[in-house]
Amino acid sequence: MRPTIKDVSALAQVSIKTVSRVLNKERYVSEGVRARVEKAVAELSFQPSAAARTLAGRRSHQIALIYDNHSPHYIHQIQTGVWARCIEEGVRLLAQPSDAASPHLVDEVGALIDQTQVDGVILSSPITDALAALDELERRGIPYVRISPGTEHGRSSSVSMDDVQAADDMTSHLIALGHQRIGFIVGHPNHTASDQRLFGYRRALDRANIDFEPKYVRPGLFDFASGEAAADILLDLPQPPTAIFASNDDMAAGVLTVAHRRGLSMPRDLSVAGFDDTALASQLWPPLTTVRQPTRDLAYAAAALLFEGQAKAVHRRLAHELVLRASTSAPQSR
Amino acid sequence: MRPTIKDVSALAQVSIKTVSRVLNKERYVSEGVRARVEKAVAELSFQPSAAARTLAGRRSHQIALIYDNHSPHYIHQIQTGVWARCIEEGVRLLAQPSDAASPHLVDEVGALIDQTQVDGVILSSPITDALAALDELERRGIPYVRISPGTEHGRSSSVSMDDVQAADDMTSHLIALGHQRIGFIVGHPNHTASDQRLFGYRRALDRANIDFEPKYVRPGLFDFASGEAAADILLDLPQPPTAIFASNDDMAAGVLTVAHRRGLSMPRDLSVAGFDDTALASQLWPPLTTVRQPTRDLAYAAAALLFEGQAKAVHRRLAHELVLRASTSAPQSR
DNA sequence: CAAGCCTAAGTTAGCGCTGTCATAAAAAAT
DNA sequence: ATTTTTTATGACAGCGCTAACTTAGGCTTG
Repeated sequence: MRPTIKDVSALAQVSIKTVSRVLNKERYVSEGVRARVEKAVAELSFQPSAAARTLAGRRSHQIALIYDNHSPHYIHQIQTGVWARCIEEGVRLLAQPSDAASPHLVDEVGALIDQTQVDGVILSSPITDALAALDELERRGIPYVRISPGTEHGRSSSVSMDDVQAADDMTSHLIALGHQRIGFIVGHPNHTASDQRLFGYRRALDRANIDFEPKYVRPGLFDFASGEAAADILLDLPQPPTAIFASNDDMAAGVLTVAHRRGLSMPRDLSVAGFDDTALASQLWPPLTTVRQPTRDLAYAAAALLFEGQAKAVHRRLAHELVLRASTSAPQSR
Repeated sequence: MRPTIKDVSALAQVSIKTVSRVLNKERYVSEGVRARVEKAVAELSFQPSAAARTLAGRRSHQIALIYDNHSPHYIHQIQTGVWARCIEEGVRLLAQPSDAASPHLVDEVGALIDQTQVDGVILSSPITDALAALDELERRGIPYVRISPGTEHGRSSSVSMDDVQAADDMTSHLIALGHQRIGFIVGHPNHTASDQRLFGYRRALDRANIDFEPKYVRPGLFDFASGEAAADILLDLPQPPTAIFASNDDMAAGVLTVAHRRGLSMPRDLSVAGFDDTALASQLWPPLTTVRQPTRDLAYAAAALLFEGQAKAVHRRLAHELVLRASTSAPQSR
């Protein structure tokens, strides 16, 4: 049989309450007793039952991560970051894939909370902007932190990067290389980061006194196929762009594929830039110039914020980084 | 306050035990009473406390997925597949990243079991072959299913694909195209699939009466960089291979990059084949000929097997599929 | 038609912890 | 020297369920 707190208390010759105190790092335990208890715990390799703790106490030592994202790489980074902070805290992580657009989202969140009694929740984009889900969390008084929320920033603690500035930086980089006709592929309309990146692109053009041409902007869905489709249209223009900036790496991969198919040589005939710096970016040919989004660190910071348990909303902004690789250069011809 | 089983029993005018029976789909509940209870559950939107169920019963309605894999895509597929089956079963999934090589693995597994009382465990490769962890699971009588185990197949239920046959198929495909000098990049030595793929490659060569040349076989680690390194060595040979078969897509991407860098045109100057059919495969240039590993389905089947609760070890083998894309063709020159 | 069996419920203990309250000794404040 | 506060510990109820047992009526069987 697995040992219980009773076995520990018997071995250490203290009451079960004292063992509980040591386990929960409560005050008012003398050094000697603490050492005795810890020794007994180690000797029996005792592990407290999560179920009993949850049932008896007001903490469950579990938090949930709710996400809906199509990029395995992004999710993986998020999970890894949150997980790392949870380990430090001795807290279990429940990963809950969801569908931001589903009408059942609220019910799912409610069921998750009721069943598992999680101590807090981390939401990653675009679930961050499912307002009904936020309402539900607040109704139940569950603390939560959002990663890269798009709306109602004041509503909760959050971590984010500056999408506007990042897109501005990348666009400015292309302009500095000498590009004047710069195509842009917008991200998925569900993600508010999409708007922000578009805005950053426009802001950079504006500052450089380059006219904004709507024909150089195409919609996308953050996936490879939509990148291909957009690239085909952009490259069919009478005056095609000399550079294309896609709002994420997957779409940029689509652009590269279309360009290869047309026999273009990158970056000579076309510069291509992405966003995110996923694993893909460095594995494409040519390796992709992109924006490194500090996804893992954002996730870690989000978990840290959750454990800090600030009463009022706190926002942390992490720095992005331009990653210059071989897919961009000065435009060749006129 | 969230409703408890007591509230439901009061509303439905039955004892709490009867509610419990309905919840757990036990026998000996009349239709009328069952309907009354279900109505009360819906009305209160009652969700049973996982903690209380775990503490009181011998089931926790949770299973764990333990993995250690560097490919986000692979993990994502695995998680998605297992998750899908868990939803159907009304069981929660705990995802536990681990390190197959860590000496603490056994302790981590033990702690996981003791703390959470999971009803079963799914192990994905290469944790499948951490024998100490298997010992620990067996010692505690926790049912487990392995996804693509490499060793001791009789020891537990498992799901897998035929790595040998798949590698044989791909190699045969290259031979059929006319290739005689076929390079091979082995996978990570921790993964037994690596051996099997190598064996399939040799078997196909052997059947075609092509001499096995050790110089055409290079070690790899399943990552992009090791693919690059191996490709550089293979292409520097006096008689370089006309095709390279990498044991996974990431390494194949490395091969493509090296080939691009050397100014080769694929597939004319070099055919490249991968393994896994990750998202990457179709996003590279040229799109990669590869083996589709039914990862998601394997994971789903693994969870299904776990819930079946067979006493003796059952093995399910799922079919792979050759995905022919533009990275392979007949060799150009002699 | 009595003995046994199945069905459909209910009663109660207790799973392994934490929260609350009680208690007592030591330290600090009067 | 006495009161008050702080520190250190224990006793015990109870969190919300399920397991095991109990009860009682209807049905089968020899």
